[in-house]
Amino acid sequence: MDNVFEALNERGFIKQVTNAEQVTRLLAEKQVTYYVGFDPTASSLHVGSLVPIMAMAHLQRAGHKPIAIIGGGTTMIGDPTDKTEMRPMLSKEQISANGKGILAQLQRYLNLDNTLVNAGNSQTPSRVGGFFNNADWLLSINYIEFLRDIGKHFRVNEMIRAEGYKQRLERELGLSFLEFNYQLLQAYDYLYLFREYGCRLQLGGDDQWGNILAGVDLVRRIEAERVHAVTFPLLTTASGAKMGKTAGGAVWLDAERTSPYEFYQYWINVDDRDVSRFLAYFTFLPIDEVRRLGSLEDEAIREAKEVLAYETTRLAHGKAEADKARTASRAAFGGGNLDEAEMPTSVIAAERLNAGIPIMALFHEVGLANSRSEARRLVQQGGAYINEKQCRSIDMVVGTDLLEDNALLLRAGKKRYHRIVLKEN
RNA sequence: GGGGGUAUGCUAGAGCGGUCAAAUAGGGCAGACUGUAAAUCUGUUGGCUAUGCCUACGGUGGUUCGAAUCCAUCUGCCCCCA
Repeated sequence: MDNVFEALNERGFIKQVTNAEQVTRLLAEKQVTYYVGFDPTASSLHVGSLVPIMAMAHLQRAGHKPIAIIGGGTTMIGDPTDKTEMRPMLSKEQISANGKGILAQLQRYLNLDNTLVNAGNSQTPSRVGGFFNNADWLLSINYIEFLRDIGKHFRVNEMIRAEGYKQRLERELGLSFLEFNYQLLQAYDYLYLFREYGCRLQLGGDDQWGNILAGVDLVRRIEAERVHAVTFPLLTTASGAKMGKTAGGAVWLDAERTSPYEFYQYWINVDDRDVSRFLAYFTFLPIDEVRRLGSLEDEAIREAKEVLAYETTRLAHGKAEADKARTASRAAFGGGNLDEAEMPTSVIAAERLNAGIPIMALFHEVGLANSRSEARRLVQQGGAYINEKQCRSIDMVVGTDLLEDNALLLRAGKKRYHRIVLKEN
């Protein structure tokens, strides 16, 4: 097997490791079962989850066996290290529905079976991974047993020294007992997966370091076995923003929430300074190619961005969609003809247009403005276009006289398009 | 259980009883400049049938000609004591 750990490190995936040498050796010697936890609060993952996903994919390609966990059980508690957002309580049904959506997305990157897989031994050659909801084993836990078997291995002194808890204790926020237990449950996950599936490596965001280590310790104490932890650097964009957020909210992997074209555009529009890092993280291009593209400067960097956008879109949505998105993007910004098929389109009844629609209403209706007032501002400030002609009059009424090929092309600002076609009846 | 504090727009955070749709910063949007980048500059940023009207400053009820601003009460959060 290749030296995956080295490869991951070279691509920037590694922030902390329990023991780099041992992990390198472990991954070189035999097939390793490893796991990553995902948050089941939404039915789709967003680009922020792409770091762990790509890391998992690299490992699987190198012959190792992934397990993805959704934290249906742990979500019911709420991770105190993520104190910015209150997590909503989700029903079991909701969580498993979300799990299905997440699984479908993971399967684009990983070979995962949704039933498990070679229970209990990592010796089998199968590389097919597993996908579980930790609620399956956490919900049935008996409190007294848990305290006695698991709880006794945790020293409160140590726990409150951990950064995540420490901050909460020092700040005014306080920490509920419920949250204080989060770490135990996550540690128990690791123990469970070690016992059942021989899992020996857990990966996660760097904010999870403490929680993952708790699991490593627990396995050592109870099973007297050495298992490992690897964390990824927390990704922010060069401008300091959280990865994957745009004006419209998160960039989702689900094509329903974020169209392949928007997805593609997200990557095209990344900050110059992020390009080479992102190529290493989010594509499978050989590292030499990543370096070559990353070294491009000024205008030439657009080539690198195009590769980044194309590759990421291809991974998330497939080649056909990526091709379409690239064509559409080139057309929209390269001066060529716009590809109508790629644009958000709505249908409008012919008689409505005959009667005339106020421009503000039109922009609002198709979603290029969130309200009529916003549409009004857009027009007043010169950001509204119909068929590439700027419209600055808020009194303008759009009628059939503006039709071109029986359609209207609306544009808001530089990048947002919407096409309207007429429906005769 | 006792005492104290706080609650404002997307976020942070000002706000004398009238001139408050609410300072300021960040964010967002639009324009200029560009490379579909960054930085910079400018405008804008509750809604609407729009020189006016409606809805908003945790909930409810008061005082007042008039309340985001005062009082009561409820709720949430925080701090101190137990």
